[in-house]
Amino acid sequence: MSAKGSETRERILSAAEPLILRQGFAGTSIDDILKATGLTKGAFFHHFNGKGELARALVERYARNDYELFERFSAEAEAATEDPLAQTLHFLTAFEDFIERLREPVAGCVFAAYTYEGLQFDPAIHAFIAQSFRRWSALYEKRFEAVLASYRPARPVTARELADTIMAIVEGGFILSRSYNDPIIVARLSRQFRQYLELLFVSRIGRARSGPGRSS
Amino acid sequence: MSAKGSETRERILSAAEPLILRQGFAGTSIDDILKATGLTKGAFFHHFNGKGELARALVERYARNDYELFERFSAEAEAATEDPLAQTLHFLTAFEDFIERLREPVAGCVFAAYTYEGLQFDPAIHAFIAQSFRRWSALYEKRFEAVLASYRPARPVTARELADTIMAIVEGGFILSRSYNDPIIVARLSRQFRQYLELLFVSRIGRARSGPGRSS
DNA sequence: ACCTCCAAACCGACCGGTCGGTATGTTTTA
DNA sequence: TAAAACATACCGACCGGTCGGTTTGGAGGT
Repeated sequence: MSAKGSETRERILSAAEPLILRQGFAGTSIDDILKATGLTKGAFFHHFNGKGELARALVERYARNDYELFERFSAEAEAATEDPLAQTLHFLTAFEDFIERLREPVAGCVFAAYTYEGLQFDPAIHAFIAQSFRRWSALYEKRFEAVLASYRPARPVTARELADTIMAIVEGGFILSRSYNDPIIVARLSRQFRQYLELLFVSRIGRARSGPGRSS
Repeated sequence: MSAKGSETRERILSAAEPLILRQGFAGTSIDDILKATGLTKGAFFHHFNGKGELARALVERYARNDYELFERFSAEAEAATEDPLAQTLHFLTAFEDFIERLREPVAGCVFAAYTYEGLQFDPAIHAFIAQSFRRWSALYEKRFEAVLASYRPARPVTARELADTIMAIVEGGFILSRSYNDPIIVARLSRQFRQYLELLFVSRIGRARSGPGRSS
């Protein structure tokens, strides 16, 4: 595939994502996507075997981009402090800043869109999404495990539960954001989760080094 | 409309809801729904002007049922205790029990499904959904306002923020539930929110009467 | 530097099937 | 017996996908 070829492929994908996020996958025809790119059927079926492969490519692209974003916030947090709790709080504020800076009218998660359209996709795609969710969740979980190793929670809680909670808050936040047409509600919800963490982890275990910096 | 007529209408609706929750609205054809009921086109278009009206009827039905459920849990909570915080915690545990007792393989929220299919619906439907979300949220909000009137939160928080948070947790929980095929994850997430409330509201304002009963 | 040539990239007309919707007829119920 | 309730055949539009053809771009030969 030449440079121009893969550029066209990317053009199709980046035109398809917002359309599907707004109209659903079944509600978005191939012609809709092509109209948005100025291309035609020939180009589409040269780069994709069919609509199903487009679905697969889209979800993989989304997973890749999201993972990179996660790693960026993670690196930023690790550069800022050594304390695992402070790192996690820093991570969340970085995420909140990102959401607030987004000027897109409505955000959304491709995984969630697919999850609610269900059966019409290849089971392999659903497996990939579930795996992506778990992988994403595992990144959070790792953070919370580090926190739990240094702090005694005020209530019994597992790293897994905390990871699932922030994931649900973000996914549910997108739904509310879309329905309310409120672009920054996800950031406000993340702030609630941060408060939960702050209330949960107030006492350190063993020899203290440096507590977490108070976040705004 | 006769008794049999409205029964048929209801049969169509209750057959359509799970299908749409599994395949999406655009991904579910009228024939799919009719095949599930044993009826034919004639019956469908006798009771609905078109697919759009089915969408409207479905979302209204869902809103009605959800509201009733909410009121049921609410009455149960108010019968159990007078303390606003204890009532709210009781409400949440009742909701958790409900989720855990559900034996449906996949749960889901019609509002969320519509929200991710977006543009293909009448704007009036989206307005109705947003209004339903807000009305639902207002019920939570009223509870939290009562709590805030009796308890001083450990961190600054508004009733609105708490209402949005539990709504997001439930909506996001459904997405995770579907993707993971885990029917009770929503209950576990609700429990996290309960813990947040317990940590947030530890000190009463003014003369104490009776603290909230510790929930399991 | 220029031509050759071929594969990748892309076009656009077309096909079969499906979907939402209609028209008309038949049965059931009050 | 009339209206409500439902069945059935059918239509036009659209959608995913195919196919033969044209353009483009770059590697290789001279």
